[in-house]
Amino acid sequence: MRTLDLNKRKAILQAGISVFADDGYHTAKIAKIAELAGVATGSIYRYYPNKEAIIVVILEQLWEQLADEVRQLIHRTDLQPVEKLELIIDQVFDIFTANPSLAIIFVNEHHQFMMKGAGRVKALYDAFLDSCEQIVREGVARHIFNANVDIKIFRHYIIGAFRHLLQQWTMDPEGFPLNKLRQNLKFIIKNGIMQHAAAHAHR
Amino acid sequence: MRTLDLNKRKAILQAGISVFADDGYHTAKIAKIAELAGVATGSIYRYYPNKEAIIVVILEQLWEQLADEVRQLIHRTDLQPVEKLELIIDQVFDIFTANPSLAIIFVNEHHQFMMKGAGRVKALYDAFLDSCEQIVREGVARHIFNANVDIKIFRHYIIGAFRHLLQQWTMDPEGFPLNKLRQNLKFIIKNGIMQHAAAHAHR
DNA sequence: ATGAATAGTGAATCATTATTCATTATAACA
DNA sequence: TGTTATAATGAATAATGATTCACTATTCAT
Repeated sequence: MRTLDLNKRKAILQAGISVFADDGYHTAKIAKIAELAGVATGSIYRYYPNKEAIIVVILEQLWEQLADEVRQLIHRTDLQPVEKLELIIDQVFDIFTANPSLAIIFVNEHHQFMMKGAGRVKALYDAFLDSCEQIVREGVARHIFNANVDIKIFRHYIIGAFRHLLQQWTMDPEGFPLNKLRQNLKFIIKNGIMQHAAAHAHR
Repeated sequence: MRTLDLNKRKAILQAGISVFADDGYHTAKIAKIAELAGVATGSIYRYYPNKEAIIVVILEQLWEQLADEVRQLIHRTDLQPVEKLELIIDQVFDIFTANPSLAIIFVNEHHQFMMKGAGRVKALYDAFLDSCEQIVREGVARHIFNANVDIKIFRHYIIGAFRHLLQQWTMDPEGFPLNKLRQNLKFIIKNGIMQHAAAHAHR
């Protein structure tokens, strides 16, 4: 009895990441993914039930990994909330720096599949955000973060800003070097949420 | 000699906004837009050369209007940069509050058509952003805004955060009431960019 | 070494929809 | 009021591309 080739499954996924990033989910062709993966068109369907399943697995893996990493940060007592926040930013930047195609897919396709409730995409994404939120909550409780900001709004604010900056980066990597983005993001976030004298002056 | 009916052209555009927002550009059907506009499928093509042209006009109108409004703000001397920034936020929120479908289209579709250089979408969008940037620049020059933040990055940061918050609102209008969003956005932006003592302490 | 059992194939199928076009209806003008 | 140019129509077309499936190749247990 033959068995399905795990490497081939991975090759298809990798090809999917590349093609979806280059062409966008809707215009991406299964035939192209198959070619890039070095398999026949029909073989794709041995490993994934359909086109959507491929991108869903891609997104699930992304958020699963990030959610895990952040979860490990939460309970560390050797780090301040600010440091934890910075580490999260670093981890996210690291993943996308290592795999720019993944960044493009996140920016362009993630939302629609989360919306339609495909697979565990939303659940894993929420787990990631919830963990981040918990860290912010800790900072507020300890009077390190400004309590005037609605946490639910703040978490989306950060993600949105991050997603858009990433989008700019994918469009113009020279003009928006990831490292500069990373530093600026940290700076803006901190000075937007840190407790400081002036914050009170401006209602 | 008969002439093309301007109202019909507008009805098609309005139907387009509604259908593109509900179904997304790719899955939106011309037949559905026609039905909603109260014309025959083929009639669409009397007014627009193809499907893409419809959404392009939608996006062009949006940015043209906003760019105009912001341009008028720039040179007003009776307003502080902070006030100008707040007015821009108000104007944008006003447009999207009045037309939620437009907000959804901006959030989900704008990027891809800007990317492919469709029509004047990118030019008008850039004009809008450039005007915003000019106001920020004024604030920095007058030492009201923090100079540590890269303006190019900041402008995308704001737009991204805004876009994402809007996305949350379209998904859950109760949980993210636009007015709360508006106030929080103003607060976070100001305390992230305003010149204040604590900002220097954090590198 | 043999033969199930399943992997792998890619051409053919099938469904989907944007667009066209032959035809009819109507508004504007003489 | 008749003529005509063009608007309006919607069924037919044409293109596209995901998915299927009849067939071949390969693996592995015996």
